Amino acid sequence: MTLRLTNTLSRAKELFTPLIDRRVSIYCCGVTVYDLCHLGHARSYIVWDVLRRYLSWPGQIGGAYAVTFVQNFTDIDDKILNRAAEQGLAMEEVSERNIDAYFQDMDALNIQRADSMPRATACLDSIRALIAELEHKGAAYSADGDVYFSVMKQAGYGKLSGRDLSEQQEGASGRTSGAEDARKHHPFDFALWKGAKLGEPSFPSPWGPGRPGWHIECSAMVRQELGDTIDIHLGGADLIFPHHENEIAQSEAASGKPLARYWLHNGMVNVGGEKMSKSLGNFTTIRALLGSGVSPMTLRLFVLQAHYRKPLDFTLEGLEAAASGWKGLAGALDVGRKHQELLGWRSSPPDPASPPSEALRPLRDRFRDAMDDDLNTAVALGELFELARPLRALANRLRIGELPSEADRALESRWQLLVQLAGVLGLEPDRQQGGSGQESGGGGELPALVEGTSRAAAPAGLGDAAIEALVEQRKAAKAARDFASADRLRDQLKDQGIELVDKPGGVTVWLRG
RNA sequence: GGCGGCAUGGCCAAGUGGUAAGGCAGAGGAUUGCAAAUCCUUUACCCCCAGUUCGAAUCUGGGUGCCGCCUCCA
Repeated sequence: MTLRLTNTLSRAKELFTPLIDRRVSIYCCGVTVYDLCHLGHARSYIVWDVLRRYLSWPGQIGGAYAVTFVQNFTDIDDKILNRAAEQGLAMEEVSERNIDAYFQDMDALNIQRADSMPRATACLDSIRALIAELEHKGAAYSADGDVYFSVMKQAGYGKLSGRDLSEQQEGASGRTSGAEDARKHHPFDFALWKGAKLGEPSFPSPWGPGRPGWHIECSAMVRQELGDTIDIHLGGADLIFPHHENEIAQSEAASGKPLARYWLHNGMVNVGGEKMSKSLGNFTTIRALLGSGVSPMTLRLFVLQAHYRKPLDFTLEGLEAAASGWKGLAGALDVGRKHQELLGWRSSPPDPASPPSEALRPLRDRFRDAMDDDLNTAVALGELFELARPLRALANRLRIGELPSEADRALESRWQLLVQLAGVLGLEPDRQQGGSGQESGGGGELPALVEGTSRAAAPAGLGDAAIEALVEQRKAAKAARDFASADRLRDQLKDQGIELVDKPGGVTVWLRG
C-alpha cells in the first residue's frame, strides 16, 4: 500500500501518483497578512507541514519524493488597507510586520518554510498577463475599471465544491455589495482586477490603476512558479468555495489543462462548536497561546491527534491532555541524547532509508500504513507512543540516578526509530522552548496553563551545597521520625523548584525542576 | 433553500462487515513514614428506530442533534 489522499474533487481517497515520478509540486494557500495568525492557521500549516515531511521521508515506500512547496502571501487586500488606515501606517508596513510575525510563529511551531513564498505585489506582471489572457479568450470582461471573470462561460464551474449555481442562494452569506453587483453580468462573476478608489494605493494596468482580486494571484503564482498543472493544491476547507473554485475556473480557462490533480482541505478549528475566525472574534493567536506557557510541540501534538479533515475543537482540557502526552514522548525522545555516554549510544542517527530491525519493522510499517491512509496521524501517533513506552520508562529510571542495564542499552535502535518517526511529524524536543511571543499580540485572554514547569527556575536559587545540606537535614529528621520537619523541608525545596525522590534503601536524590 | 461533513468510554480521538488503537483523566496494586515521581494492571456493546447479512460502530432507509460553505476566511 502506498499513499492515498482524499481528493476534494472526487470526495474519495485516491492513490497518490505524481505527474513526474518521485517529484511532487505543491501549492498551499497562504495568509492575508493583515493580522497575526491564530490557531486555525496553526492547524492548517502544521498538517501540511506533516504532509510535506512525510513525502520527503526516505522511509516512504519507493523512497523520498522531491517536493517543491510554494506558498503565497496575500499582501494587498481591503483588510490590509483598512488596518493600515486604522493604524496610520502604509499598506506595506502592515504586511511587512505581519509577514515577520508569520515567520516567527511558524518557525516556533517547527513548520518548514516553503521553497518559495511569492507575494502578490511582487507578481503583478504574471497577474496582469493572466487577466489579459482571460480577457482575450473571452472568459473575462472589463467594466468601469474593474475586470470580472465570467463564470457562466466556464464549463464545469462548481466541480470542486459540488455546486449548481442556479440553486445557490445568491448573497446567502450577506456580504455582497450592491455597487459591484451592478457591474457584473452574473451574480457569481468575481473580480480579477479592481479599479482603485480615490486615495487607495494602486498599480498601473491596461484597465486603469487598481489592484488584483483575491483569487487571481494564486492562479498566476501557480503558473509562474510551478506550471499549468501541479500535483497537490492545499488549503482550508473554508477556501473550497469560492476561492479554489475560482482558481480552477481562471487557470483552466487560460491553460485548458487541469490546475491541480489532488485538492486537499483541512478541517476548521472550532471553539465551543463554532469555527474559530477573525470575524467571530473567538480566536486565540499562536503567540498568545505560546506566550501563556504552552509549548509548540504540545500544540503540534494537539493538532495531530485529530484527523486533518475533521473539525477540531480547541479546549484547555484538550491542550492539557496534549501537554501531558507530550511530556512522556519528549522524555523518550530526549533519552538518547541526554544519556548518550552512559548508554553508549551513537550520536549520529542511522540512515532513515535503511529498514529497521526485524523486531521494530512492524512498528515502522504500522506507522507508514497509517500515514499512507490519508495521513492518519492519530494512529501514527499511537505507534509513536507504543515505541516510546520502554524508552520513557528508561528515561525515568535514569532521571533518578539508576544505571542502565544491558537490556536498556539494547534499546538504541528503538530510540533512533522513534526520533526518526517523530521527526516525520515534526515533533522535536529541542524545539519545545517557548515561542516568539514577547509582544502582547492580540487575541483572547488565556489563563496561564499548568504546563510551564521549567519556566525560568530561579537562576539565583539554591546552590548544590545548600540543597545537599537541606536533604541531609531532612534525612536526619526522618531518622528521628520527625516527619513534620521532614515534610516541611521537602516543601521548602519544592518551592525552590527542587524535586526530591526517595528511593528504596533510604537514598534520596534531588532534581532541579 | 442548495451542497458537504460529523455523532464511539469521564474528556479527546482512531477504527468503514468479523466481534472496540492511542493519549489524558480515574481506579487497583507495587514502592513510600506519608507523599511525589515511577512501574504494572484495569475501565465502552459505538445517538435513536427499522432493515440487509451467518455476523454491523462499520452497509441501506428513516429520525434526532451538531457543524462548515453558498463571493472576508486556514
